[in-house]
Amino acid sequence: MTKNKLKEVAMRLFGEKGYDGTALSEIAKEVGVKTPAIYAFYASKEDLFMTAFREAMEAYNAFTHELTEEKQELSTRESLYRILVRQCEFYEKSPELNRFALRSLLFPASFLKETIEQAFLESDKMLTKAIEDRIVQGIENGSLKDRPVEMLVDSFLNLTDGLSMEYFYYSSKELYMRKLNNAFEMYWNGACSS
Amino acid sequence: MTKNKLKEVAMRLFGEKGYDGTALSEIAKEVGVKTPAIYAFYASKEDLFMTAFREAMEAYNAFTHELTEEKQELSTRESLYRILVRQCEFYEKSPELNRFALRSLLFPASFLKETIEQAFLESDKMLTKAIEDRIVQGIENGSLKDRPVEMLVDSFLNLTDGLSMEYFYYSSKELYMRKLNNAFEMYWNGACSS
Amino acid sequence: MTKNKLKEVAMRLFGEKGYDGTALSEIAKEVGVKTPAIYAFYASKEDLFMTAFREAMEAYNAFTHELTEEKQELSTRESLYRILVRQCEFYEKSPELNRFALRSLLFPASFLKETIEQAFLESDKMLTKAIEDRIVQGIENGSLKDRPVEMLVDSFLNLTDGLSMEYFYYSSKELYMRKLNNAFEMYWNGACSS
Amino acid sequence: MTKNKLKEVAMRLFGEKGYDGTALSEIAKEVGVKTPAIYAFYASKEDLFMTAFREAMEAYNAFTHELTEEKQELSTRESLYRILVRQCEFYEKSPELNRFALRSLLFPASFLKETIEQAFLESDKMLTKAIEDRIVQGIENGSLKDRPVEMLVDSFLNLTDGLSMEYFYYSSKELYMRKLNNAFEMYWNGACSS
DNA sequence: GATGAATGAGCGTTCATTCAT
DNA sequence: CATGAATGAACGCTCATTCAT
Repeated sequence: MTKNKLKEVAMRLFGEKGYDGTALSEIAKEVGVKTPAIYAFYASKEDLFMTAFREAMEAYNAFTHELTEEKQELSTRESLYRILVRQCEFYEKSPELNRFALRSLLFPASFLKETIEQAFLESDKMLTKAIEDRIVQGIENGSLKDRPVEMLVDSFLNLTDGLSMEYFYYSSKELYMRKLNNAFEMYWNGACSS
Repeated sequence: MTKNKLKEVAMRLFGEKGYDGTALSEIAKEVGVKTPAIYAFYASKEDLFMTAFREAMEAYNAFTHELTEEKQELSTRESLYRILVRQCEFYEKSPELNRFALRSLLFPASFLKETIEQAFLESDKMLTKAIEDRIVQGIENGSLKDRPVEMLVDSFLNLTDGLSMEYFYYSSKELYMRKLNNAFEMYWNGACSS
Repeated sequence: MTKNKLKEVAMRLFGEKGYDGTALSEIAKEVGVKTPAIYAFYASKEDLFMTAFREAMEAYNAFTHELTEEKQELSTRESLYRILVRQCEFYEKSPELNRFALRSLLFPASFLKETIEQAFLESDKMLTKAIEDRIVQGIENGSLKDRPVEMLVDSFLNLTDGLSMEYFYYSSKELYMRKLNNAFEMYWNGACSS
Repeated sequence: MTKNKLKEVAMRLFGEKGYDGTALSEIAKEVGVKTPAIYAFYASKEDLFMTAFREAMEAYNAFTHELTEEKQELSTRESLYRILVRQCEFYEKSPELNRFALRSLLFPASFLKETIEQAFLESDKMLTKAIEDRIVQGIENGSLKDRPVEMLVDSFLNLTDGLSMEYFYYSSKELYMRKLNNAFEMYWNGACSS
């Protein structure tokens, strides 16, 4: 289905080269149609972009939602570690989507600037909640030292932020995993020791 | 001096709207000259961009260099904390430069893609070195627990990476400082406890 | 019947916005079909236009023909006045058709330029004939002063031309009727006095 | 000067083929430049059109103004007749301008529809005034029969309206002049006889 | 009959760049 | 140094038209 292919190619190219750096003609060419064919499915370049953006947000929210819903049969440590791993898996499963989302978050196209914050807010909240839950539980069952939850959450979020940058910065998976493990190890040390 | 103003405005606009999203005419207009005047100083748009980029790299390197050279009269904890604070100060002193650098690093313009890694390498190395020095010293004088240096360094770098993203993501300085302090506190806990 | 609705909407839109200013998609949308459906009935945009044009000409000719055929039981004055009134009625009954016709006459679409004169010729002749008949009769029965017929006809035609412009220029019917009456009164004065 | 040539060619082509029927590329080609050169002088197609329109209005107003100012040394009859002749001269001197103006008046481009009435209002008023003056004077000095001024003015305006249509409809000057003379003769008959 | 998909041609517009002044 | 004029290339978009279904 052309419409879908267009959206996917668009997401990849917009993620790689930005909104202004991507010509509709490129998108069309990769899909194997001529440029005006795009207008049979999308009202404008902006519409195509926004459709891709909405999908990316939905995918991201769905992923975060899954994270929240996951059965908590694991130990606190494993449960937190699992968040990082799942995030990494998510990046690997659809790196284009994530590159597109990260770009939209940090350097939104001009027409997106006003909507962007709200768009990411929901995901942000859900992720924060998921982490908080695990941490509160960890404190309760004694696997984490009793510290202000905010501190534990903030620094874990910082962990994920740093990793998301590094994922796109470092091309080697090996290196990335080393960073992930090292960073988590340190976090865990700080979190459970006195 | 027109030449300088051009470079500065270019850096800001390239940082805000990207290479493709910034027209030479905008840059010229902000400086108060007509577009062709740019060509009296720069051979092309790419040249203007690269000049700005080189300056950003130099400034960043200089900053990192300063960090390395700083007299180590402080305790290890204060010394590491100071890195974060200095980084934050640097962001605040020239946010445009940093936005421009971050954008160039994560989403380089097409013609930069091949040079980009090398460009950031030096700074990266220097920063790593600066951190490493402090950490090794910290281990030696017993203020840090004896752990693989790589782990301590990786996770500290992850700290700075996360913070740099958050600086541009969160607009409130207060919130940012809370995140910084919380994240550092946790890091330090993990680093010096057993 | 779709075919007919298409022609009617086309006539209105071509009259309002001209040939180039009217997209087939607009016509289709107003009729409630998709653009390609037009091609089931008309070979091309030009064909649709020409069909509408032919109909307009036929309607105009029919109207003029009726005028000619009208039983001459009225006085000369009433008979001439009646022409103006009938014309006005015709405008009111199908203003779209008349707007379309006037536009085609004064500013024909490029492909019509060569046919246009001939198309209006017949109507012109018939109208001239109708007027002439009444005037000749008026002279014969003494209700009009004996003057060159050409002069009486030319100036009456000028009357109708001026009124047709004014009908589309002035939006108020009241104002238009005042102009009509005043202009006719003066004409009649000139025509029957010495 | 390119800017001026552009405006003149634009006025002619817009008058001949309408706003939508005229491509900027045609205008540019006739002037001997490439299309984008237009944008060095005019902000958009609409701007070019409006500039031409404003000039046409000014020329028309100037012409009407001259008419008003003309010394009234002539007899009433000659004075009124002169208006028609001057109008004809004006058409002949710049037929493109007049065709453009007439088209704009009767079939304004969509973006002009709201401004158009006001734009022609001033000229309209001035012309009406010029005619009124002559007619009032004619009544006062007895060369015109004492009749409602409105009637005399309305019907004279109808005369000019009809003639302006006929000027563009009939291509032959001879025919046009015959119509003009005949129509005026009748008008005058009606105006001065009882 | 009618539609969805697709296209070729063309349009208005922007932009980096050149060049004479 | 700086500008006005101009251009080639490209872009987003519209539209009449075709064709398989």
